Amino acid sequence: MSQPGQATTRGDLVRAAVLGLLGTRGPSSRADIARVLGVSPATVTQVTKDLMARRLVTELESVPSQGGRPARLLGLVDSAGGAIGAKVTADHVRIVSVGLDGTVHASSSVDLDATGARALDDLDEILLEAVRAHEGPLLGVGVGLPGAVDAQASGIVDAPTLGWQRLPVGPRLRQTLQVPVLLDNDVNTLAAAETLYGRGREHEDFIVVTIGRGVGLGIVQHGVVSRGAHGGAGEFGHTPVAGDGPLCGCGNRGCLEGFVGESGLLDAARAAGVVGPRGSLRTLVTAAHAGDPGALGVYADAGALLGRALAGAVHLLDPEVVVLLGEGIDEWPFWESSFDEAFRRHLMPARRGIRWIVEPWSEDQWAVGAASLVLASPFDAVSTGREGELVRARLQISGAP
Amino acid sequence: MSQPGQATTRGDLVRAAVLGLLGTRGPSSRADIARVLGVSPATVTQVTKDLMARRLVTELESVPSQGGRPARLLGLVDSAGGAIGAKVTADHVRIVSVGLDGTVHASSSVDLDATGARALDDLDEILLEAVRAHEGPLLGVGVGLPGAVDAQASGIVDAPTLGWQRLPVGPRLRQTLQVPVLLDNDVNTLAAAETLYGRGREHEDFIVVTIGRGVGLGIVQHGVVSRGAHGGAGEFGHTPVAGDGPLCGCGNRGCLEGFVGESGLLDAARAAGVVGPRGSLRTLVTAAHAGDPGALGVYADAGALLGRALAGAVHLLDPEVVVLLGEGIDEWPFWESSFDEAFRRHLMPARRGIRWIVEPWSEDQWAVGAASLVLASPFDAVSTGREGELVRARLQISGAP
DNA sequence: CGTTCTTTGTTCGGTACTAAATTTAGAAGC
DNA sequence: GCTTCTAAATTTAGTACCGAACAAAGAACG
Repeated sequence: MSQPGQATTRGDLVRAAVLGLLGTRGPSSRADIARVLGVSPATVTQVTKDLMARRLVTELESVPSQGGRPARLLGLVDSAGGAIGAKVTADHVRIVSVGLDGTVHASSSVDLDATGARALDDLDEILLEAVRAHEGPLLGVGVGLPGAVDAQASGIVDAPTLGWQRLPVGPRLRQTLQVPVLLDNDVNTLAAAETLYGRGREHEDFIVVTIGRGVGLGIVQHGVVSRGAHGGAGEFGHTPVAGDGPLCGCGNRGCLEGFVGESGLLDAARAAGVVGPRGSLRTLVTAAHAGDPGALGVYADAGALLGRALAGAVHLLDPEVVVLLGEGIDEWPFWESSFDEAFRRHLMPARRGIRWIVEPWSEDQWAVGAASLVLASPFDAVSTGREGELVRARLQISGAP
Repeated sequence: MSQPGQATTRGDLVRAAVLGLLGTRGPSSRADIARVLGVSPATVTQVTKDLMARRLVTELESVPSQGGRPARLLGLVDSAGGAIGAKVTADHVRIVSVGLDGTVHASSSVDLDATGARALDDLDEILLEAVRAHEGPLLGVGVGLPGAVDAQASGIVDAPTLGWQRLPVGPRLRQTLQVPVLLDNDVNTLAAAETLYGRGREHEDFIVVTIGRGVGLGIVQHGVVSRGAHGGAGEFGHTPVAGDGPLCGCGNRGCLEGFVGESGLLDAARAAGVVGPRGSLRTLVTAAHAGDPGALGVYADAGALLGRALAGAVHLLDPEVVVLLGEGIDEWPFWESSFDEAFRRHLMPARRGIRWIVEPWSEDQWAVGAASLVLASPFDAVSTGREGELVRARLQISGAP
């Protein structure tokens, strides 16, 4: 049962939301803020008055106006805070330090044997170092992981590929770092980033599909990342697409990932003779670029399979758009035509008009996504829970009452 | 962007929620109400005091207690309101009149050619008659339809099987009936009913799967029915499960529904020689009951296919449980073993423990589901919008300030 | 049989919001 | 160059909620 509109969950939601909005959306007028946040103009006046008194916000120039009193833009005084984002993979951690507006101030990568026994200790240490190195006010740390996280504000992690089972990553990190720590599945962090800085600014309901080592999917409904009962939603890669097939990491056969994930592509390339028995994915990529028909066929088959499976996901979830991302997206031109053909063909007529969008990919994106867990918390009191409160509290330090 | 906790959306959410809770959950103590609704005990005291002054609620007996002050139960004075639920199919409308506690007071079925040109006029008339026949205070009318509804509080309907395209059913009905009208896809209404009276009382995240003419799926996340961008979420029946297959109603081939929906079963039965070229589904059912291996094989194949596809849905949505329902559920024993085998086999290990539950089916259930859109509106200020406000306002009529 | 414990329910002061009316400030019409 | 229109911001009075401290009412224990 949902909770009715409560007055105070401690920490003043609107105040934090205004700061978060000014950070992520840039300077805005009071009236804009009221509209976007869905609060009354009166409240915005009150809150901004207070924030200006505390020197967290200033009034900028007026904008022209189109037939009424000109709007006066408000902006953050300076970087009122930053966040650290970390993406954990099997062999390293990628760390970025970002400002409220999502700009990356620092970026690094540290080796980590995430499958080892000391993995959690090492991660602890690495992140502690990052927190120490961070300059300026730190709102919190966001962590993206290749597994299921019970809740962002908790952080008990199941990650079969790392051999992690109910590992209390969140509690451990909080204890060491002494700042708010939010965790989520890596694909969900990309979805969170997308709601803040990407398609979420135009769409309330969409899905994010990642192509890379595996295939992932993040669900955004009503502007909020949908995580399922145990944080395990979006396991698109293990959609059964065939009764049989290559053995998947999950132990089953016939998973989508077994055909269109990195290893699936490689298997297909070997079977087609495009790549030798010890060849790597790079060989396949260069062959495709060279126009090798076998290589192109591998991608075409994968694209068709992905398109068919994705049609099923679209039927289930009814998103407005599909956003495609991930390390593997550079090779998208090879997937595209067969994907689109299969996708459309298997969609019901009413959905056939749905758009898919390929977003450019950069190395840092996973980690930026993780950081956006922190930066999104002013807007998401539900899933960020107590840690979100702490982040919001940190947004408002400095300045007298 | 979500709205932070607002104070008043007109209509006093908690007051309506308390009444709704006492209706659906039965007599409860103030402390219980506070816990279930997630509001403070102080608020419950205030609100119930007011409701008792208005003679909408009375104090009942005290209950024993287990080690503290005994709880004093509160109950509705009498049926503070009822709702009408209607399920529209291609050839008839099923209508029920239910009390706040979900008990069916009246039930009827009226012929309707929903595919005809006068369909909306006829529906209008039929429901107006039902509203007139309703005794006691009427909170509103809920309508379940075999198609996509843009929003419960709006009601623009796309229903390809009825030939309806962007038909303004909601606006029309509101104009004629002059009571709040909420509409949704029929499977979603079942999911709504389940959150109120069924599994939703124990689980926050689950999915509802219907088996009958087609195959439907309703998604409940965080206690709320998830509808997608255009109200079209849950089109599980059109999941592509094969590259080719029988032509589906949606115009594609290879849809799940084409294999496990009524017509799919019939096709398979004909192909297996269990049923003659002009035979009906009933023949298949009786053959299965008689132990005919061919008939059992038809169901076994369907079960395996459903299990595989449902594993994919579970991977995507991560529900706590799966609830199985629908007209076709009577034959479930024939599906069961092959379904469960395929379902488990295609689930990733972490999900393999998920339970599925078959619920008994009755003729009225669709219509009761529709009515529960109205009865759930005290708990769901978001998706019921303005119509929900009207329902809540109607819950509180009578009695001076 | 008093003391302590546990849970229920109330009182009270405070706060974060709202709606409605008002003021402010420019664009547009004539 | 006055009015009229439109949209932004503020003021004002009010309200729906919360937290914390407290009172009530029985169970459990010596």
